Amino acid sequence: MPSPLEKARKNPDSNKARILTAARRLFGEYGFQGTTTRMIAKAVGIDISTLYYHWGEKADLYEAVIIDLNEGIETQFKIIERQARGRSLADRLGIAIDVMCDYLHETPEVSNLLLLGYFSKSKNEVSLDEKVAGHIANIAIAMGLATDKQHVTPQAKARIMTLWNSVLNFISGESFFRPILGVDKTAYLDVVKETLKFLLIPAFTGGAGDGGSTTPGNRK
Amino acid sequence: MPSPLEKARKNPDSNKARILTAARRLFGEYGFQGTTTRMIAKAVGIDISTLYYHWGEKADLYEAVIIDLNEGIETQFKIIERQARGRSLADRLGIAIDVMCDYLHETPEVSNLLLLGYFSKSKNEVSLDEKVAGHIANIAIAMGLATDKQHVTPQAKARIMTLWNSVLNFISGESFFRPILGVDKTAYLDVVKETLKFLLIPAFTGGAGDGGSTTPGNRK
DNA sequence: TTAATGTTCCATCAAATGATGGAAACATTG
DNA sequence: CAATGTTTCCATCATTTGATGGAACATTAA
Repeated sequence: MPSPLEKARKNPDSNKARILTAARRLFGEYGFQGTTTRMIAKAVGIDISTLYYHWGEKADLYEAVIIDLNEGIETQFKIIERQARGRSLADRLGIAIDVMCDYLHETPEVSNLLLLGYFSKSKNEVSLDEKVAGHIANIAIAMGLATDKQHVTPQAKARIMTLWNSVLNFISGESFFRPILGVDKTAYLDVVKETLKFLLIPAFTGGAGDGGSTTPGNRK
Repeated sequence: MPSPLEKARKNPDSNKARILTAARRLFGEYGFQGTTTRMIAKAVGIDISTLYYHWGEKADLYEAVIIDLNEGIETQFKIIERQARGRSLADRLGIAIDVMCDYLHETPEVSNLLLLGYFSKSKNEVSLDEKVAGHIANIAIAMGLATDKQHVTPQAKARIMTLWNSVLNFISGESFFRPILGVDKTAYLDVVKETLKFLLIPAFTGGAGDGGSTTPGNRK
């Protein structure tokens, strides 16, 4: 039997699906507390009562958003794994950085929601922990830092976390960081990718890395 | 003439100062929207009206918290600058990581508040941007990546941001990340410091770094 | 003491917010 | 068409939340 989420995705024009999309964007922008059910209903153009009819209470809708979001991330990891297989460590890291940056840059609410989940202690009980732990372990294996998902050292996990969080930070905080960097919108993603590669690849590969010259981009 | 903030700090037992302290902790924990004035008043043990008498509206209190917090950070940067002067780049980075990790670990609400300021678009107008831009430039200079505060390249800024954000992430997300790493509370800070040094020092120094063996800590 | 000033709390308000019941509109099926 | 199930909206509730006025109390200066 299809879950309510799958049903909603099957028909993206249905009100139920449009509520989920709007909720995702607004929760990502203003957080759980900062988003009201009325804001979501207004964004969709429906009565607030319709929202409650479809998704029940606010926390349930939020949970649906988180689950939906995690499935999207897992899809990206599968892409990374497929593309990275058989390549050198430096290449694998580069691929991981490129794919994740591009994906998250297209769907910025994903980064926001993840970071809010990490740092803001809300009272609701949406399980994000196990999922993230799995993601971290997946990257560690894809990067060749571990072979068994059950036996990844804290050091390897922490290193992957740093990479993962850095991507989230830059994507999610673009409106905050980009003016500080003083680059335009198109150059930002390039600077971010270049920076991550410059910082992280030497450490993992033990060499001097590419010196940040692989993605010249269009900085001013 | 002393600012209201200075007055409050002079007498830490006054209700005005105790409100500021509680507000700092609660805003850091639940964010601006997630914290109610009643929560703060209850934490201090006073009537909500007393809070409004001292600090005016909620946004004003929040602003006072942010200003107070930024001054604390600036103090830490002065400490780093003093300790780092004349040392090698690897040493300077190590000192910066150690000092910031220790400071932020003692005052975790600082990291939370900064990150929430970066990522959550609230409607209030508390100026965090210029301050952060200044912090970034300060570290860049202290690390020898730039000599003039006005002329720091986007690349240098981005690299410092990655370091700065990584520290904030690990400190602020401890309750989330530590279970994933599977280390105890005392080992966590060591793993974090070690990871940051392992990842970042090789890139900046162009060498292989210390291999993560400077702070053995007490991992299990 | 008296007046002025500063501080605290009680009672209360208006608006916002999460949530629901019920009627109407719509669609589907026999 | 009639019956049935689904979806939508209007009206409304109870609570929470930011904020204020006024009385009481404390402190200080004249």
